[in-house]
Amino acid sequence: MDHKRIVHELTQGKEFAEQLKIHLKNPSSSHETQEILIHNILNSYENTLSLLAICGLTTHGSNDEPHLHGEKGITNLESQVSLTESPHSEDSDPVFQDIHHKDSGAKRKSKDGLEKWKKQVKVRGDMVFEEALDDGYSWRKYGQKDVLGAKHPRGYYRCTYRQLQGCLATKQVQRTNDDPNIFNMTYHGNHTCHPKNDTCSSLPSPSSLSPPSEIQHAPPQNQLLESPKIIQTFQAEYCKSINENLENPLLHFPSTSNNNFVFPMLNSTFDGNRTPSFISPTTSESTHFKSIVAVESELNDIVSATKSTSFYSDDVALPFEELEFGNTFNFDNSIFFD
DNA sequence: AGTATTTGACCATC
DNA sequence: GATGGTCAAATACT
Repeated sequence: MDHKRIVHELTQGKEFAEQLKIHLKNPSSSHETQEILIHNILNSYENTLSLLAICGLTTHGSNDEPHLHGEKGITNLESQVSLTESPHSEDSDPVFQDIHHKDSGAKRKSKDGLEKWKKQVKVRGDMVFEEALDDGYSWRKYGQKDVLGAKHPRGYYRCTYRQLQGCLATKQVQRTNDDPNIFNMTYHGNHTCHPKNDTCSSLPSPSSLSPPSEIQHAPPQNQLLESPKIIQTFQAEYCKSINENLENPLLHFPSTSNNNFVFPMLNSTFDGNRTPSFISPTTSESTHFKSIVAVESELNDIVSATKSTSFYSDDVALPFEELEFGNTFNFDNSIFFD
């Protein structure tokens, strides 16, 4: 029984409720802000119930696996990443199921046998650009190409450990035409790599933020169930931070010194046109810029069932909502470092 | 010097 | 032939 976590979840839920109360009184408050707060409140409930389920106090959830929603817990970035995962990859991931009300179709694979899915990422604010597109894995860019109908070139990335470990995971990053802060990420194949100096070897395999469901280590379907996704996610981030010897782990992973990770948030409504001037469409996707990150949302019906050679349509019109957050985002990561 | 990125060329598919 | 994806040499970065 982990009272600490439960109290933490309830406390966060209360804080979100209080924020929602304030927003409801504010006529200028956006609908999206209110929705995300509601979403976070519900997540707090869900997480609490999941924790209680672990203790056998409830039978929360449709399966026995506790699934922390962790949206707030991970950072808003990860939260929205979750929201952007494509539905078909959610089958084995209960976290995404109730978020998307996803279809219950079987996993789809491309003709080469590798799974493929998309998500949409929005970058904004005051955070390192990489953070927005960071999915917990180490990628190496191997190509860039102008794509027909796209204003911006498409970047091609493969797993850094492709040669060393034969990991075949790749991803494509495509800046959208409408909003240069929005990126369409297309993942192809799951990670099978085990990063060097994996200091988390004692932990369950680091799962990814990117492959939303069956993450990287085979057999994916089984391993996914080994630990709550949020914990897996943090393990992946934690390992990555250590492995990369990040100079400023605060940017990448919550500090362990005070167990509080303060995630700065925009004070004002995001201006979609506020693209940092030093971002060039032709520069590498790994170019840094100061921004806050929010990864947004929904990937619905990105599967093109009519194409036999590809499960996804490249021209996916996704509903996208602007999101706002509070001025600060406090994350207590102590639950992950007990 | 080792590693990562850039970019033109090449190849496969439609 | 057009297009998308990958290769690999050149270049940049640390």
